This record gives sequence, structure tokens and C-alpha cells, in this order.
Amino acid sequence: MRLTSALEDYLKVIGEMEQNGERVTTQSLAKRLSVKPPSVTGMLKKLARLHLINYSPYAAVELTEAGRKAALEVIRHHRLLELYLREALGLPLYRLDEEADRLEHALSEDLEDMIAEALGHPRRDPHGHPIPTKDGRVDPPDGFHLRDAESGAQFLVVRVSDRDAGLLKYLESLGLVPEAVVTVTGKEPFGGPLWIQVAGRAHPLGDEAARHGFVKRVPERSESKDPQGRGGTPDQVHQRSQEPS
Amino acid sequence: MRLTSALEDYLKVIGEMEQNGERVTTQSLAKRLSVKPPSVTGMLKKLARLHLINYSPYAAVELTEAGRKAALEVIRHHRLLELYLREALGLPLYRLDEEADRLEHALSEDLEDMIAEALGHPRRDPHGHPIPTKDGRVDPPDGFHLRDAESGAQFLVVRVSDRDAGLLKYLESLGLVPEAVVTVTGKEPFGGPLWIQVAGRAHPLGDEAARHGFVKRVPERSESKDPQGRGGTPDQVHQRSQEPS
DNA sequence: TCCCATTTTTAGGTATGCCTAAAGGAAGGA
DNA sequence: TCCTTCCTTTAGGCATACCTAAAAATGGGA
Repeated sequence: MRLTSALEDYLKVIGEMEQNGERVTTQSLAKRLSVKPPSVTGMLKKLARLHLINYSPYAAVELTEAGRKAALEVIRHHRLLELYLREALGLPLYRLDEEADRLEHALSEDLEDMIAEALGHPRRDPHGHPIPTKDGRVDPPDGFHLRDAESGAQFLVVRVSDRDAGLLKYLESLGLVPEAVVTVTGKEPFGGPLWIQVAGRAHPLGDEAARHGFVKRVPERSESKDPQGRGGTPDQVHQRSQEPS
Repeated sequence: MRLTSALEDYLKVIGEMEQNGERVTTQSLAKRLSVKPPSVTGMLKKLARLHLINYSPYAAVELTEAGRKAALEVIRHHRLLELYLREALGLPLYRLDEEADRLEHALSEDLEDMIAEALGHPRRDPHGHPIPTKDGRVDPPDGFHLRDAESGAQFLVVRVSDRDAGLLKYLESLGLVPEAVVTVTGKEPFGGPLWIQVAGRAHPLGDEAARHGFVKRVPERSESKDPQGRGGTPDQVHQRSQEPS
């Protein structure tokens, strides 16, 4: 039976939160989905009736196996579309999420397959998020917060959050996007900015921005600017993952 | 104020019917939209309240200027998407309509512009339907029914109906698609089939199929197989049009 | 002119998915 | 233990867009 767009949205968000190791509560869902808590309660009951989540009043919700599969399908649609919009039409990073949000519910399985094929069965979207495979596997989100990176070292940007389009636009203007190499040159104390260097230019980066970028240690000797690494890195595939919060 | 998908669908269908010179009644809309007549009455009232159609009970409906503009926008989305899906992803003709029906409501104006740009601001969709321009102009649908074509002459297929995917798949398998050249070699009497020749092969074509193809006279001397004519032909642009029924 | 078949509208109902207001649980501090 | 605060759920409403059943209008033929 076909799910409604609204139910798909709930599943997608629950799936994303589980992937990030967040506790999925009525309130956190309400915030994330921009609806009021009573609406969430109603929708959770509906998802439970469809055996897509385990739900008992006042408890955190969990996807069932069927629910996880359905959620990953929606997430796959979303991330494939984001990559497609970027590659085929050249949309800027900060506008991908919104466009994909609307298109994802209208994408048929056939079209999904053709897009995946056209893109060469990619493993990461333009934000660096892993794209679930057709059979329901996902890489864990990798990298750690840029703000936890130590001074003086070089890092590879592996992922940026897509939660805030404005902030993303800003990061993009700095060149702080997946596959960029960033050097942390200093940290101002007392919540002050992080000094970073990207593409030869130095920028002070506020705390909120620094929390939206995720990086990996890059070996000192590697000076390559763009490792063309989409889908390249991890080979092992997990079903769940935890963020070191 | 943003229209709902359902209202957009009504506008699109009313617009298409007006373009084809059909009378737009409660019943014809109900058939075309696969809903029951009372549902249509309700939606027509809603469209009238928004000043998108002129509606008085028991009378045929007409688009207002604003309604016509809105309808053409939806039709533009639909036809641009069809062409895009064909050009970029290679979907077969007979599957374009259904996919575009779902995607058209999720297409932002920005994305529409980028797709139009990527396609070089085309004038015709893969079925041969004119694509309304951004500022609300449409070519009249051209060509006449294949079944009205006289024997012995050569014709250029300019348009095929997209109303029946099964039939379209059949026409496509014969090569009877826009820009193909077809020769009418004979007509069996008493509603019998039309004998046609496409790409060197002869086929008997039943009445229903023949009504779904639209052709133009092609000058005898022109032997060119594929005039690459997308968007090439008419220069004059009309706002309405009538089909010689 | 009247009647009857067809079309259209009205009336009332359903499901979805959101809302506000109010009631009911959970959980930590005194 | 009780109380207060915060979170969640229940109760009751609204808009959208569909449905069926029944009433009303239209329009052609006798």
C-alpha cells in the first residue's frame, strides 16, 4: 500500500535521526518537521498501525525492519535527486535539499533506477551523505565536527549539514564543501571563532558554522586538492551507525 | 497564493480541452480526471472563487485570463518535464505522461527555468505538443488526424496523442512518432484499417490508432527522413486555437 | 406544451493531516 | 513524598478532496 507524502516525510526524518544517533521523540519530530506535537502523536499512531515503527505512549519511537526499509527508500530518493540536480542541472548546494524535498515523493522506482544508473550508482550525495543502496544498506555518516578539529592540522571536508540553507550558502561561498581541504590555523578562546584556511584564503568561522562541517584527518604528505572521491572511501557497509556525540 | 496539486490538475485539463476546442463540462472533466461529477462541481466552485474560471451552474466552464495563465504554466511544466525525461534519461514515449504528471506539481519555477535553458528553450514536447512559453503563448496544435489522410500521399507525423499509454507504446513500436514520415498506401472500406508504410515497413492501422496520430502534408520532392524539426516550424504564435473537428 | 432521460448540483459522509485547548504522565528537586 | 515543570496525549475543529444518494435543472422528442 502506497504511503502518503506526509508519512514518507515522517519516516525520512525518523530514519535520519536514528542514523545520527538522536533520540526520536514527539517533540524532536515536531521541531524537525515544523508541526505541533499533537500532529506528531497522530502520525506516529498511523505509522505504528502500519507496523513501520514501534510506538508506545510517552516512549521514544523506533523504526521496525519494514519501517527502516521504507525510510531508507525515501532517503535514497532524496539523496539521489540532490546529486542529480547538482550534476545534471548545476544547482548550488544550498538549494538542493528544498528541491529534492518536493521531488522525492513524485519519483517512481523506475525513474529512481534510471537516475542511479545515469549517475553510476553513486555512494554519496553532494553534501557527503551516504546514499542508501536499493537493498537497504547505508554507510555510517563519517567524519567529525570541524569545531573538534585540532589546530595546525589539515583536514578533508567529508560532509556538510543540509539543515540550514542559509548557513550552507555561506559555507559554499567559503569553499567549505565536501572534498575541499581545510587547514585549521587557530582557535580563539571563549567560544571565539575557529581560524581556517580553504583554497589559500583564511576565514574566521563561528561556532554554529563549525558545527555544520564534518572533516576527516588528511595525511600531511597528501597535497592533492581534489581526490575525486565520491563513493570512493569506505568499503564496509553497516545497517546502523552512531555519531560520537 | 499557491494552488494545490488537485486544482492544478483541473486547470491543466481545462486548458488542454480548450486548446483542443472541446466543450468543458462537468461530465467531460469527471471522465478525464477519473473522478465523479459531484467532485468536479465542488472543484469548479473553488476555481471560480479564485477567479480562475467563469462558472455558472449547468453551463460550460471557461478559463479567465488569470486561469489561462495558470493553466499554461502547469502545461508548460508538464511538457518541459516530458521532453527532459526523454532527452536526459531516455524514457520511452509511452511512459512520459505518467511520470510528468507526478513531477509537474513538484517543479519549482527556478528548476523549470534551468530545465528550459538546458533544453534550449524548446517549442515542442516529444509527443509534438507545443510547449507554452513563460509569458503564456502557445502555438495551436497542428496537423490533422492520420485517418483523414488521403491514400497514396506521404505525410510527416507532427503529433501523437498521449492519452492512452498502451496505444502510444504500440505506435512507438511501429515507428509512428513525431518527425517520422508515413505513407498512406491504402484504406480498407467499412471502417477497415488504414494501410501505412513507416520506415520501409507496411502496417494495417486500426481506426482508434489512426485517430491518435496527427500528420501534415509533406511535399513530394522532400525525401529527408528527419528534418530535426523540433521547434522549427511555425513562427506565428497564437493564444487559442481550434481543431478542425 | 409536456414529459422524460440525462446532466448537474445539493446534501451528507469519509480519510488525511494539520491546528488549539485542555487533560494526563513522567521525572527531578525540596 | 509531594510538587512543579515539562512533555505528551486526548478532545474537538478545520480545510482539502474525494465519495454516494437524492434532488433539481436542462433540453430534445412526442
